[in-house]
Amino acid sequence: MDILKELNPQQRQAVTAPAGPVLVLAGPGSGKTRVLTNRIAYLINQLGAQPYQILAVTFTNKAAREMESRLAKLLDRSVQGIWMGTFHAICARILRREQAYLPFTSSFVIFDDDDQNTLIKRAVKDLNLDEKLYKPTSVRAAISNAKNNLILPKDYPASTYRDEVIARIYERYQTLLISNNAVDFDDLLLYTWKLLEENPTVRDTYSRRLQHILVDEFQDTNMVQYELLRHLASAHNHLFVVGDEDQSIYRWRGADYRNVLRFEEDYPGAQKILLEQNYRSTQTVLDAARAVIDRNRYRTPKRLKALPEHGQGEKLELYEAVDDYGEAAYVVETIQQSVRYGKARAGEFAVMYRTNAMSRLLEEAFLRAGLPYRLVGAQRFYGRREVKDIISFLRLLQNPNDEISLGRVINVPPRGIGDKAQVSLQLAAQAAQTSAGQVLLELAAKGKEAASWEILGRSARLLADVGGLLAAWREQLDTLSLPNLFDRVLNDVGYREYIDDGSEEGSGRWENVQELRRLAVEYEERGLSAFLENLALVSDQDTIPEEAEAPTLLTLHAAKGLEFPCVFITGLDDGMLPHNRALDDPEEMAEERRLFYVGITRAKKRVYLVRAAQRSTYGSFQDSIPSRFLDDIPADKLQNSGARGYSTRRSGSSTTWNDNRSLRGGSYAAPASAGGPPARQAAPVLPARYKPGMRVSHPSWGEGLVIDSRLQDGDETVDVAFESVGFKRLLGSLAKLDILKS
DNA sequence: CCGATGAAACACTGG
DNA sequence: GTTTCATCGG
Repeated sequence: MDILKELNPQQRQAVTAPAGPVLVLAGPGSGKTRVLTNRIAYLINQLGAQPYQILAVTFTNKAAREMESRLAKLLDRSVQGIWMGTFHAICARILRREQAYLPFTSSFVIFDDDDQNTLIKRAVKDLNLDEKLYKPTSVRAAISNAKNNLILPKDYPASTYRDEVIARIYERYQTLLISNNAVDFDDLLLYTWKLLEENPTVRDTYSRRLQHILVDEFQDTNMVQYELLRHLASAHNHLFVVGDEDQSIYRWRGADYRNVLRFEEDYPGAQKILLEQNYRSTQTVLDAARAVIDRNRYRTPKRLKALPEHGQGEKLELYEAVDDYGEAAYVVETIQQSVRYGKARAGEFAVMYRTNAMSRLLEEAFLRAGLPYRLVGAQRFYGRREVKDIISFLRLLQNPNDEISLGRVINVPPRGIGDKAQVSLQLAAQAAQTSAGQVLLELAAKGKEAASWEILGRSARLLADVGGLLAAWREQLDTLSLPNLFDRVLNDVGYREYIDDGSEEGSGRWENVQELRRLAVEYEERGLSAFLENLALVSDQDTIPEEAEAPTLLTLHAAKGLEFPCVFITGLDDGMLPHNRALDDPEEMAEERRLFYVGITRAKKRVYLVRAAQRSTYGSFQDSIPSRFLDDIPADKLQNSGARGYSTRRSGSSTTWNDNRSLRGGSYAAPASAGGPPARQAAPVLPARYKPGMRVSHPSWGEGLVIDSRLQDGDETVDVAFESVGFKRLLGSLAKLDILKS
C-alpha cells in the first residue's frame, strides 16, 4: 500500500501538507476525492491520527459512503470511528448527544419542506395574518435565509412592515417546532452552531477531539456551515478544505463561493494548492468549458489539462430542434443510433436539464422508443403520499408530540375523524397545556375518566381508539424489530386495503410501501430513530442507482460530482439555461454559467448541446432564442448538426397556420430513408440575407437596424430594432423587409 | 363526514 | 398540461 504512489505533484503536495489550514482548489475531474481519501490515510498512517479524531464533511451521503469504501481499500486497518457525513447528518448526531443544552429532546424529528409549510401556515393562522399575503413558501424562504445567516428571530431585521411581520411568524414558527419536538433542516446547523457558540466547554470538547477536519465541496458552504467549521477547528485550525469556485451552484440555499476567499483571509498561513490536471475529459471538452467559465469574475482562473492519452477528442455537437418534442426525440434517437453502431453503451449516456419539469417529455420519448432509463430526483420517492403516510405513523411512534404527522394520519384510512373532531382535539390539548398526541394517549389510558372526554363529545370514542393504537405500538417500540413494527402498524390500520384498490396505481402504491419496508429491514440493527433520520437526510444524489445499463436523466444540479462518457445538455435556450429568474441579476447569471460549466465538465468524451426553437409552457407554445452561453463556445470546438426539423408532437394541429415553423422544418427534412423519422440531417445551405448593422425598412414599422441574424430551422431569424416599435424578431422568409444599406 | 367534481393556481435548483 | 384546493351532493 503506497498512499503517494499514484499522485501527481500537486496532489501529493496536498496530501502531505503539514497539519494546518489547507485550501485545495480542485478543477473538475482533477481527482479531489482521491486527494481527500489519501489525505485521511496519510493522517492516520504518517501523522499518527486516530480515526475518531478525523471529521470528513461531504456534500452527499453517497459521497461519504464512497470515500469510506475507498479508504478501506487504501488502508489495511479498519476505518471505523471516522466521523464522515454531510453537515446535516453530523449536526444531527451532535444534537442527539447534547440534549441537555437544547430546547428539545434527543428523540426530535426532522421536518421536511412540506411539514415546514404546514407549520408556517399554522403560525400565520395563529397570528391572525392574511394567508394570501404570507404564503408558506415565501415565508419559509425568508426564514431559511435568516437561519443560514445566523439570524435568530429576535435579531431579524424589521426594516419593512413585511419583515416585521415575518419576524413574528419566524418566532412563532420556532415555538411551534419546539412544541412538536422537531427541527427543520436549517435548525440542524443553526442549533449546532449556537451550541458551540454559547458553550465554550462543549466547543472545546469537540474541537479537541476532532483534530483533523476535512471538507469536500467547500465552495457550496453557507455562512452557518463556515462558522460551524471555525468553531470545530478553533482549538487547532487543522482545516483541510477542497473546492472549486467554478462549481458553486447552490447560491439559493445560502451557499457562498466567496467563503473560499474568506478562508484565505481568516487563515492567513493557509497553503493553497491548485489542481489542474484533469483525468476525465478530452482537451476539446475542457477548452469549451473553459471558454464558458472564463467569462465569470472573482475566481482563480484555471488551465485544465487533459491527459495526453485522452487526446484532442471530438467537437461538441449542437442540435437545434424545432420544438421540445423534437428535442427529446433527438436525444433518444442519438442514443439508439450510437448503441446500434456500437459507438457507446446505453449506460454511458446522461441527459441533463435545468428543471425537473423538463424530464417529462424526455421520459415519454424514452418510453415510446421502448428504451429503459433511470431517473434521478423529480417526484421523489419520499414525497409520495403512501410513503409519507407511513413515515408519519412511524414518526408519531417515536415522538407523539409531532402534530404535523398526527394531522396527516389521524384520519388515515378514513375513520370518521374530520375537521370538527380535529379542531376540538386541538382545543382540548391547548386547555390541558399539552400536545394533541398526549391527549390521545390519555384518552386511551383513562377512557371516560380522562379530563378532556367531556369536551370532545361525540368524537371522544373515535379519538380514544386512535390513542389506543398509538399506545399499543409505543409499548412494542423496544420489543419489536423495525420491520415487525412496520408490519404491525400497517396491519392494524389496514393500510394495504386502503391504498391498493386493485388498480394499476394501487399496486404501484403498494409497491412503494414494500420498497420502504425493504429499507426498514436494512435499518433493523440501527433502529427506528436512525431510520427516520436517514429518511429525512437522504438526498436525490444519494439515490442514484449504479451500474444499470440505461441512460441517466438528471438535473444539472444532481450531476455535480458525477461523470459520464457522453452528456446531453438540453434546454439550451435563454429562459431555460440561463433560467428566467436569473436574467436580471448578474450574480444569478454567473451561477447559471457555472451550472452550464458543471454540465459540460461531466463529459469524458462527447457533449451534445441541445435546444428547441419552440417549447410548451403551461400548455401553450412559445418561441425561444438560443442560450447566450452557446455564443461563448469557440466555433472551432462546435459542430452544428443543424435542424432536423420535425416534431413528434402528437396533437393533430401541427398543420395549422400558426405552426408554420414545424411545417417549414418538415419540408426540408430529408426523404425518410427507411421509414420512420429521417436520420440526422444537416440544414440546407441557405445564405443569410441580413447582417448585423444593416438598415432595413418594414412596410408598417418603418426603418430599423438589424441587431442579429441567424439561420435556424431552415429559415433566417432576424432581430431588428425599429425606431417606431423597438425590438422585433422576424422570420426572414415572411417579413417584407427591404435592405436600405449595409 | 366522505368522495367526486371543477376551478384555480401553478413548477428552478434540494439537504 | 398537471396538481392542488374548495365546494357540493350524498
